Amino acid sequence: MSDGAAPPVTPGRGRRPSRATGDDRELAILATAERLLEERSLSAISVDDLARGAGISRPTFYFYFPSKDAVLLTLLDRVVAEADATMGAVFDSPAAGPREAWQRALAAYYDTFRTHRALTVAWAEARSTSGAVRTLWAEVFERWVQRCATSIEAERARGAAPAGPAARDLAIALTSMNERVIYASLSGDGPAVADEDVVPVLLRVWLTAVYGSPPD
Amino acid sequence: MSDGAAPPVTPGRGRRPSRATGDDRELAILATAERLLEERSLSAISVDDLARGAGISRPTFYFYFPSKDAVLLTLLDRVVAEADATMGAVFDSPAAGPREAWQRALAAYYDTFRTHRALTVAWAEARSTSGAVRTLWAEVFERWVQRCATSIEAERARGAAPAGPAARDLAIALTSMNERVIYASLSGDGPAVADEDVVPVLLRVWLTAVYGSPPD
DNA sequence: GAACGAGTCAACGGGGTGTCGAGATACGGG
DNA sequence: CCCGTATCTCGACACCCCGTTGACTCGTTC
Repeated sequence: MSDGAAPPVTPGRGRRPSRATGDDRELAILATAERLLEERSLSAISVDDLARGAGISRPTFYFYFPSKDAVLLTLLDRVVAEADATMGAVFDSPAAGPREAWQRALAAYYDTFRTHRALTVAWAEARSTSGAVRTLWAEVFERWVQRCATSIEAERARGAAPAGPAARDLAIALTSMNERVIYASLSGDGPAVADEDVVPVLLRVWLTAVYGSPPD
Repeated sequence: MSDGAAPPVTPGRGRRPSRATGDDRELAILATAERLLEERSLSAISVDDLARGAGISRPTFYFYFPSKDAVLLTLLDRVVAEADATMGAVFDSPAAGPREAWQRALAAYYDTFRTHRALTVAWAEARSTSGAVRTLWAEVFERWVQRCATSIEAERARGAAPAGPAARDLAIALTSMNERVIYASLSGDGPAVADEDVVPVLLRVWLTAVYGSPPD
């Protein structure tokens, strides 16, 4: 249990592996971050808070992570991996019809982020301060957009959906809506759609946008 | 030209009026903020930068504004006033048909924020750090949502639009999409819809969401 | 038991915020 | 003309946070 197996957590994101008791400390930092994020925003959490929460001093924190953002990034890697896995499973599994397919995809997307509420909110917040966080978000967004654009094009090709704006642009607009609506619902800031109405409303807009013809 | 007339700029937002040369300093600070925001993000601008840009020392800055956020808030008041005026004009003026009405509203909305690109981007950024900024945003969002929800309900009442999700929820979802798509387009972060395609794509989604029936 | 590497932290330097209190400056009235 | 008052200004301070350095403690290995 000391070494041997490949590191199970956070494969990428360039950080030196640490062995022996170091792993415990690292996990303690991550757990502290996740716990503190439940009660306050990322900007209200200092490196000192994370260090003390993990039972170490501030300089020692820097032995494990290069910055506060890196901790968030490591935490986000897990969520992203989970989201990608869920997304892949949903898109690849057969569905009774397009309506059900989109419905399942939306519900899975929402569920993933809802089960990591604090992290999702912190993600959105850190996007404006950390380039790495912004990049990670852009990657995830791009993957989702491409999947959706492909699906839209497929529906158009088989004559199920009418022509319209470039599939990619449509996918970007609709994915942006998802993101913002979900964030508002999770963060509680400002007007938001009620929790149980999020998926139905998003679904309705997606379906009409993809399959409906505009009036006139 | 010293005093006499009511203060033309920033009527609300609780700040003590100052007369004589003080007005100049205040305006210099605002101008500096607007200028610096064109080149870097708000968090990369220090109070010292604003003070030096306006030709005063840092403590003197605090004589005019209680914080950096307050400067942004004052700047935003102008944009909000402009947006509200434009929005009111668009909604009140008669249109050839619903399509044109929505098209004009969307275009006006987009134009307002595009002509204040730097400020809009800073607004979104500061939303996560300043409660006052967040509140201002929520107010603007809420006004827009209510206008749209009312219009959707009117269309449904006259039989032009089919029944569907609560008009307010639909308005929230679509307005969220507007906001996010516009922000992405203006900030240049991550995948975005090209400048000239923003309004057409948004319009298409709005029209199908409001007037189109879902498949199946 | 010496050498080494992992882990630890007090102390430092640098940058940011917001405040305080002492001075400058302008101006109207005695 | 001079004086009081309100406006304005800033040097210096206290505080918070970040990230680094260099010395120190351990456990392991040869």
